Amino acid sequence: MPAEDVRALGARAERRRQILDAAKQVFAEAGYHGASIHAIIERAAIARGTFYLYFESKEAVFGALLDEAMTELRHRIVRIDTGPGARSPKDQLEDSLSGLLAFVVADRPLAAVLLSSSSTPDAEAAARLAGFYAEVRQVIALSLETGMQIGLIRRCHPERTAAALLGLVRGIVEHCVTRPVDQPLDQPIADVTRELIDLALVGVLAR
Amino acid sequence: MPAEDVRALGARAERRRQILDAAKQVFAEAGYHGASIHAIIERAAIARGTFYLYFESKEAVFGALLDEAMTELRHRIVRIDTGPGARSPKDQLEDSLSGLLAFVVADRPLAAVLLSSSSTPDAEAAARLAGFYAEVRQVIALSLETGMQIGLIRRCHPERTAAALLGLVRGIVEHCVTRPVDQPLDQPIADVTRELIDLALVGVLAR
Amino acid sequence: MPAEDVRALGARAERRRQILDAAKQVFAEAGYHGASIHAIIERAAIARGTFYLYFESKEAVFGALLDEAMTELRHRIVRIDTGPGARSPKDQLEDSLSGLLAFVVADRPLAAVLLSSSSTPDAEAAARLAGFYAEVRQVIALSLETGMQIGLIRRCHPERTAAALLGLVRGIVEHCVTRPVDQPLDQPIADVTRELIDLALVGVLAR
Amino acid sequence: MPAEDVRALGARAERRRQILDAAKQVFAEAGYHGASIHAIIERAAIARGTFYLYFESKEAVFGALLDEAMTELRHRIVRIDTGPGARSPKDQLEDSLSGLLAFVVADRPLAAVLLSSSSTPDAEAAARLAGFYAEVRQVIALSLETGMQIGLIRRCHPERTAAALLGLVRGIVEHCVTRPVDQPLDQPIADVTRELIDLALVGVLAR
DNA sequence: AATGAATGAGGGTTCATTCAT
DNA sequence: CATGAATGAACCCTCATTCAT
Repeated sequence: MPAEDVRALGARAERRRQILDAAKQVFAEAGYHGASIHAIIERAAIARGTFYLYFESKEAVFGALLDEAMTELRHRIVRIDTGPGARSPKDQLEDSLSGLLAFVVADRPLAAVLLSSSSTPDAEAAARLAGFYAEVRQVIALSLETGMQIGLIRRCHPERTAAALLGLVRGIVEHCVTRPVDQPLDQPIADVTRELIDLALVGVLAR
Repeated sequence: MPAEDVRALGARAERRRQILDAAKQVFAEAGYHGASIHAIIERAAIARGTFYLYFESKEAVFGALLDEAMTELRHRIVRIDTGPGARSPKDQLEDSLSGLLAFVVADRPLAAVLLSSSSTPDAEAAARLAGFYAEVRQVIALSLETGMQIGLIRRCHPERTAAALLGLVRGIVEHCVTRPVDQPLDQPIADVTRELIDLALVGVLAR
Repeated sequence: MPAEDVRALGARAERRRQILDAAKQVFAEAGYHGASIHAIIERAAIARGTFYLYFESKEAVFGALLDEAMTELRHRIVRIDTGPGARSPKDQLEDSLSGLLAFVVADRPLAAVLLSSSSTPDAEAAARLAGFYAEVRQVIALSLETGMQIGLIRRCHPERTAAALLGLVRGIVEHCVTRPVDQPLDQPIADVTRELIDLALVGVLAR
Repeated sequence: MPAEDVRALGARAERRRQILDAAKQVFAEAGYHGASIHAIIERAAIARGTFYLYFESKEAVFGALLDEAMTELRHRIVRIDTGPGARSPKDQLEDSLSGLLAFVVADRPLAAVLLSSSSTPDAEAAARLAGFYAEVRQVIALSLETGMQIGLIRRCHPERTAAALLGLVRGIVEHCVTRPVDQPLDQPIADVTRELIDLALVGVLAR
């Protein structure tokens, strides 16, 4: 009875989702340590035991949340195509980054979790998040090196510059996300992205 | 007996220092939640009760640490003098930022504490740190606006750009600070600063 | 439809058996408290709810297991026939005990469960096991009294001696049962029985 | 100030004693698994945290209890001196065993804990108790071998016989200890010991 | 001022049992 | 009958804080 299986699987997946969503909100509000299982199950409106039917531990939910987010983000990080006939690198970058920002900013709790990097949750989760950011920095650094080779990018310390650019993006995300709920972004995310890219590319100096 | 008072006060201040230093290290190593009073008093080589003679609570030490750091940082944030006869804004910025970076990077524990922003410690401390960063952003935003008025800075959303630039600096600091102890920075902090400023000012594009 | 009833009953009894066997192994391996319903249903390859269709509770299975074992043991405890023309009491004892030991030692899980007496499972089961041992002691004590009356047995405190003799048997059983699986008994159980009886009857002194 | 140290040590030791005593009673009544920290601290009339100031874990108290008992018991297990001019082995054995029995029987909770052997508490504690009994069996087995060599003891399987004799003693202890509180032993422990030894030495047969 | 033993609320986790399907 | 997801009481343990000395 495949129908039944599908339904059963669906039910399980649904519950899992429900818990993940509750956990994401709680982690976003209280941080990893501040988040209590009590708060999570309360928000998910389930019993204590039910939680452990779906996740091995508090750390496990956090990890699952991270994995999910990281998978989504990875899909949205597209390497720039510098081959002949490709669109301008800037345009490509703009598209890629725009989608990424839109995704992150649209999910405030997720953004909060992702920005909580240095909060040092229990070892493994921290390592996972750190690893993700290292990966991102790597991609950026590589792109910078490529850009330098083809004369597109100024000479710079690729890793340090990557760290700086990542920080820059995080700064923007934080700015977009940490504003009162009633005061939405005054500009479409595409504009924010364009500005962000301009800033990164040409700096703040006039002309 | 003023002499005695002074001595007593001195002794008291010394003890306080001793605890603050121990706490800074522990917070840096373990994060706010991971830091235990036990670890702090052990490193400070004092008794449990003594701790509470000098600080009301764990949150209070964290707050004190933050205040101290923020005071130091405020002193090093100098508004750019755009008056006639002043040195070039870039040079001024470079000096100011260079000192600031040197100060932060030299005190890893302090940097770790400052970067732990979103780790959401107990409400009040988080708010204080957030407030500090808001203040810094404010300074940057104001500078940007001034720069825009005098045509030095391109047109941009001042607050958002300030957020981005602050993130950029944090990214650099994080990069400088989170490297293995045995692998020191490969360049003097002044060079790092220059690069950082170049990046912020003229972006990554060649030419 | 009696046929159906019988079949149903048979099926039910079979399921019950299946659960009992699984439970016996788990109790033997992990002790009463260490045994989890999860382990039992896993070994029995049934669903959680099914377990409770056959047994009221964890304690109930344990009780059933005990009852079963005790019934078996009772059948093998034969009162010595001291009537005229009966075989020698020693020979009778040897036969009876030999069968009993063989039965217990052959079923390690059962032995483990029986020896777990003082593990104090939930009140009632403990009481039941204690009751069984009391019953056995009673039989032994009675035999001793009879033996004393007919001059076969030395004067002694019958109950205490019975307790001692029971302990002796348990010591042997434990010894036979708690050896590595790969190292089987080096002697047939009949020999062990004979030695045990010799020991009980004539003690350890030479001659 | 040694006096202070001594006093402090004394206070600490006293508390430890208090907890150990409470734990012993609880373990005796409820078994290892049935014993809850709650029950222990309730009986000791201390707070939860205090318990963990003196013992690392539930298993640790159990271990301490066992170690204490085993140390006491080891002191009372005296190897028989078979040298020339020594008292009769039987008399020596009687003295040794008498002291041992008196000690164990006088401390019912302790006896209960010691007899809970097979209750399989968490691995390590179980192993420790098992190890102790193995040690005792070893001593008995060795004595038997010695006795066999000097012709005092009948030919027998030393280890199995040791297991049987240990069981015998445990049977007696259990009998002495598991009687209603209001019905004390009807005979002095010395008499019980003598009978036990007689039984072990010459068996139950008349003559 | 300094101590450190004592406290107990609160944390994460387990597991025997129930019940809607 | 059979299922297994859901339950929640109970467990062991930690740690910020207090207070008698």
